[in-house]
Amino acid sequence: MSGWTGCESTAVLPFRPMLDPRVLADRRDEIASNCQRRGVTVDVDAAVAAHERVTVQQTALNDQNRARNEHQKSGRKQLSPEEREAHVAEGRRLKESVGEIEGQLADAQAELNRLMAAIPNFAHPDSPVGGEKDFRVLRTVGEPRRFDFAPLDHLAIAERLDLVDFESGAKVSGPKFYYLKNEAVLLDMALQRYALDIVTAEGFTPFITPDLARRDIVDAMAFSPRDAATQIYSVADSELDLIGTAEITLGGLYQDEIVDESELPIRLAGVSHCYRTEAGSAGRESKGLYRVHQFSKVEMFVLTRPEDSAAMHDEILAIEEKIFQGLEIPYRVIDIAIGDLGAPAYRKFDIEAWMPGRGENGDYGEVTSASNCTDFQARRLRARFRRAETRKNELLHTLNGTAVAVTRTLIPVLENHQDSDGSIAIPKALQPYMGLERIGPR
RNA sequence: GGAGAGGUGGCGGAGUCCGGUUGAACGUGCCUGACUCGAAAUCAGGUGAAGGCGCAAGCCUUCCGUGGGUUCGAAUCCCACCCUCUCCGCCA
Repeated sequence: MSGWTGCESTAVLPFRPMLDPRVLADRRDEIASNCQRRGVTVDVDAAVAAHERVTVQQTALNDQNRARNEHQKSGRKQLSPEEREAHVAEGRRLKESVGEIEGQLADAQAELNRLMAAIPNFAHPDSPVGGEKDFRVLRTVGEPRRFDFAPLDHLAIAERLDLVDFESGAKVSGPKFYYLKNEAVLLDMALQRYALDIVTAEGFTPFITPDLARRDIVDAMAFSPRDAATQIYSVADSELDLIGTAEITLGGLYQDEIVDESELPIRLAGVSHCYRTEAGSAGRESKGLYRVHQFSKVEMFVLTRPEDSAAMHDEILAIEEKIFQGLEIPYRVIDIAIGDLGAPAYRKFDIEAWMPGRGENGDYGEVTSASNCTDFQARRLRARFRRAETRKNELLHTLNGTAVAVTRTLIPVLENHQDSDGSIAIPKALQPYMGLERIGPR
């Protein structure tokens, strides 16, 4: 069903760098050390050199075009046959010369494009240095519950209450697919409605977005590298990908748009299905609902002025915490280390919920993620705003955060609220959406 | 899926048959100034984006759905593609 669709055309790509090429030379050392700390190998000097070549060719092309325009203007008046002939010959010469420079410019741009595509965003100075295990715990909220019986993990709970069918998921669609059944269906929808009501109250405009998006939009959002380790399913014989998150389709809304400063910040909430190949994660927490190929999610996406994005990042995180507090689930907030940031993220905070069935004696597991991507995605999207004071257009900052990722959230809900008789107490905040106070026992 | 119409600046809308002083008439919206105690109305001027050079003022280039082609020169001619709208059919 997935598979590449032969889109590796060699035509000149749209020039959409992730960083402003004009800062390449100025911040050369900073970029190089940032790449190094992120564990990305990039030839910054080659990129600087390529940018210089682009500039030189661009200037040459401008000059040549001007000469050509002047020549054309002079050809508008009446000319004798001999004059006309000479004029046409000179025009031909100029035309050839322009074509030659255009070719060189295209080559230089392709080279610059190629080199810049590998350069990730800058990182926040406070982000911990290191990799996946080097996160910093910002705070821990709520006490993990002490059970007076042996708690089950969500797999056992789901089986006992007949809530999830993994075997049929594997039979019909493959490993890491699943069917939700019975009250799990209600729980899925209740979680979405619950999260949606909270974010709507916080000023987010709700959307149900397409689940597929054009490849160029997916690339602009830089959701994952488009290589062998891609997280993205592509639809054969089309230019479409299945989205990994509504962040992609919500961001795409603003491609090539210039919004008025007075409209900012723009808060969007997208409900969508999310599809992930989970390439390279075989055997990693592969049991149950933690890592699956498809799930439903309510995602927050915000566009701000550059000076407002840091505060907005905190705001998004606070909403995520509010959602988990309402679900009565203990959690901790972590500041992701630089080496574990995706290419577009400048800084990332995750909420890890307490999952009693995880590991030997329970453990925290990621349930949400909030990223400030600064102008990285906006530059590729060409998403800008007009600043009232200067009347100039500037790149927006984009942020995204999980309101609720259903399957990941189902785990702590089931595991934390189980009782000794095998039933599940529905958190008060969720009851109005469920129409139930309890699942089971049975 | 069949038939037709069309894609031009913030918006509306000329120009395309007969290629050249058209970055683009005209209207409208918006900004500035004049008038006014203010406002409206009226008058005058201004008002797109991207990129290059420059300390700056500024100068220059590119862009009329997208990509090619013809030509000394294309919004205007040719080819392909994309999208939108209307009608018919089909369908959750």
